[in-house]
Order: sequence, then C-alpha cells, then structure tokens
Amino acid sequence: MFLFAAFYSKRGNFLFSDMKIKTQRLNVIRQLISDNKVGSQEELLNLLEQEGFSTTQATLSRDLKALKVAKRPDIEGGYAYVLPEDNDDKEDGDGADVFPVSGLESIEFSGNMAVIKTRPGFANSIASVIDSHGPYEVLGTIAGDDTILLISKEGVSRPDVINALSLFMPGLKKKLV
Amino acid sequence: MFLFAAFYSKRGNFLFSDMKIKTQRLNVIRQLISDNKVGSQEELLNLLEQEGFSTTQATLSRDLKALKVAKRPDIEGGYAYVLPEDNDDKEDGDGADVFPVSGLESIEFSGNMAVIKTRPGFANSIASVIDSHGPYEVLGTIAGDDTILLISKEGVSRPDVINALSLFMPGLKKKLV
DNA sequence: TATTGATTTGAATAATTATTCTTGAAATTT
DNA sequence: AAATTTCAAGAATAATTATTCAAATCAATA
Repeated sequence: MFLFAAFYSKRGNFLFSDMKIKTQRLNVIRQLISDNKVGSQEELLNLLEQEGFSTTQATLSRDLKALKVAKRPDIEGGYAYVLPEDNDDKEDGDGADVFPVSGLESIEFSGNMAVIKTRPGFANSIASVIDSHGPYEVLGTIAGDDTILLISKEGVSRPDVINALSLFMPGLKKKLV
Repeated sequence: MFLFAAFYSKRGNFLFSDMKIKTQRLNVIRQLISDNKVGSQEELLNLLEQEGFSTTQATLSRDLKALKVAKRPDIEGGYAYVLPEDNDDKEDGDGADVFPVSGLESIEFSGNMAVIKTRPGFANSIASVIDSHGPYEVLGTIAGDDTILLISKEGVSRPDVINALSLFMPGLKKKLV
C-alpha cells in the first residue's frame, strides 16, 4: 500500500485531481490549435480523443473561453480557432518587437509565485501586458518599478506558467533563473 | 427626367448599386465593432439599425466572414468581435511598430489601382503585410523592389481602400499624394 | 467521519451563427 | 430589347456553440 495513492476517475483517466487533468487538457488544446487548423469544437473533440482525452463539447466550449481562444474566418474559406497570441501574424520579415522584451531581466519562482525582475521603469508596462493577456494560469500581478510579483493559480505548475507567458513573451525561457 | 437616375431598392434604401451599399455597411460594421463592445450578431444588428442600415443576421454572418472579424472571449466574461488588426491590444505604452511603416514613401491612385512607393527593398514585406491582412477592398498586389501595384475591388472607392489599409498601416493617410 | 462548500463536468437545452435555397436587381451579352 | 450571368440578400434551416442544471468529486472543517 502506498502513501500517495493515485485515482482513476469514472472516465478512466489517471489523475491526482480534477485540476491537474484540466490543466493538462488545456495545454493539449493549445498545442492542437496552434499545430493544426481546427475549425469546430467537434473537430477539436476528435483530436483530443486521439491524445487520450475524453470529454464533451460543453467542456470544450468552457475551455476555449478560459483560454481566450478566438474563432476567426480563415483565409481558405472556413473558420479556425486562434490562440490569443497568434492573432497577429508573426514574423513578416520586418516585424519589430510588440512586446517590450528588452526590459525583461529575469524570472524566478518561489512557491506559487514568481518574481520577475525588469529594467527600471519597465515593470508596469510588462505587467500590464501580462494582465491584458490574462492567461488562465495567472491569478494576478503586482508591479513596482523594476519588479513584478506574479501569483499563479493553485494547481498550476511552473512549466505551465512559463509556457503560458512564453506565448506572448518571446525569450522568456532564456531569462529563467 | 435625369440622365443619371437614382434607385430605391425594395427595402427602401437609396443606392446606385448593391455593391455600394454593401461596402458602406461593411465600413460601418468595422466602426461599430471597434468603437463598441459587440457580443453577438443580434447586438450588431441593432446598432446597424440605429445607423440606418436594415439587414438580417444572415447577412451579418456573411459580412463578418468577409471582414475576417473574429469572435473571442472577453476579459469581462462575455464575448466580443474583434477586427483582424485589433487582435493584439493596442498601445501598451511601449508598443513598437509591428508594421514597417518606415519603409513607406507614398501612395497614389489611378483608376481602380494604387501605386505604392517604398524605400528600396521594402516593397515585398509591405505587400505581404497587406496580403496577410487580406482586406475585403483589395483584389491583390504585385510587388517589385520599391513599388507595389495594388488592385482594388470593383465598386470600392478610394477612401474605402485608404480606410481599409489604414487599419493596419498607421500613418498611411499622410503619404497620400 | 459526517457536513459543507467549491469545482469540474456531462446531458440537455438554449442561444447563436453559418449555410442553403431562392428571389430579385443590376450588368453583360446576344 | 430579350436573354443570360452575376451578385446581394432574406427566410428558413442546419450547424455550431454557450449555458443551465444536476451529479460527482475533492477539500476543508466541525
């Protein structure tokens, strides 16, 4: 008998908590959407099945809302879901930084928090970028002059936070302490 | 009896052609969406009524598709339509140019075409920006090294083209010859 | 251990949006 | 001037998506 027991849900998925499986699913959804052209929730449902996730359209609707995924007309006639970061087509060759990456110094975790150091005066603008994207994994931020305190949602791992932020903060991973 | 007759449609709208009224409506839709927070097509329908446009949900669905308007979850729980350019939240204070505006020299019309002059080597990147946004009013572009030829859709006026391009080409109006 | 509260989720349903089918008006051709 | 083609758009409907409601699970507390 183990001290740390694992559970199976009624749907047969391995889980330590509902929270955990939900976060996993959200991450997979993000990947699926950015890799494939997904035109409907039913389509996404099938892709998720192939990844071993069994769920329903209702849940997907909620997930997509949580991830702030937009549905937009595709150039090729149909529709496609897009992640909040993908909205502006990246790298047109000349594309300057939309994000003030230059101001970013470091990011380091402690517990369910991260401390982000910036160049003096940059904390607010960077924090407001984070806030405006409102990633699911982030509970909130407080910015001083050169430091941001970021509180992550319970049950969310550090890689989850890093991945979520990286979507709109290019080069973030290089700043990890 | 006049040589140039004006017509009224069965719906009582003044028009010289269906094309004309459609283009007008598309422009108004763009404005309404960027000014107000519009959460559904029915809502948009009402706003359009107030602007003097009488139409149906079916037409709006088609219009929004033509304009490549996306529907995305709003920060405040609901949903909101967003123009293809608005996708990234504007002016966070530090916002650098996403668009290579610096390369733009001039734009001048002739017939249903416009000739856009750029700094040497910029034509392609600028044209690809235009193409990637795929505005309704633009039929297509051809880029050389420092010149772009833009063909506008029939029935579309010059201001229509300018307005459409201005949405993602800041400062364009100043370059008008 | 019961109880309470908070969360996630599925099923059913409501609401919304896309499309089909058709009509009518304008442009084009014969 | 007919005849033909093209395009816009409404009505109806199909398809899709959001939400309501109930059930189940986990966490926290008495």
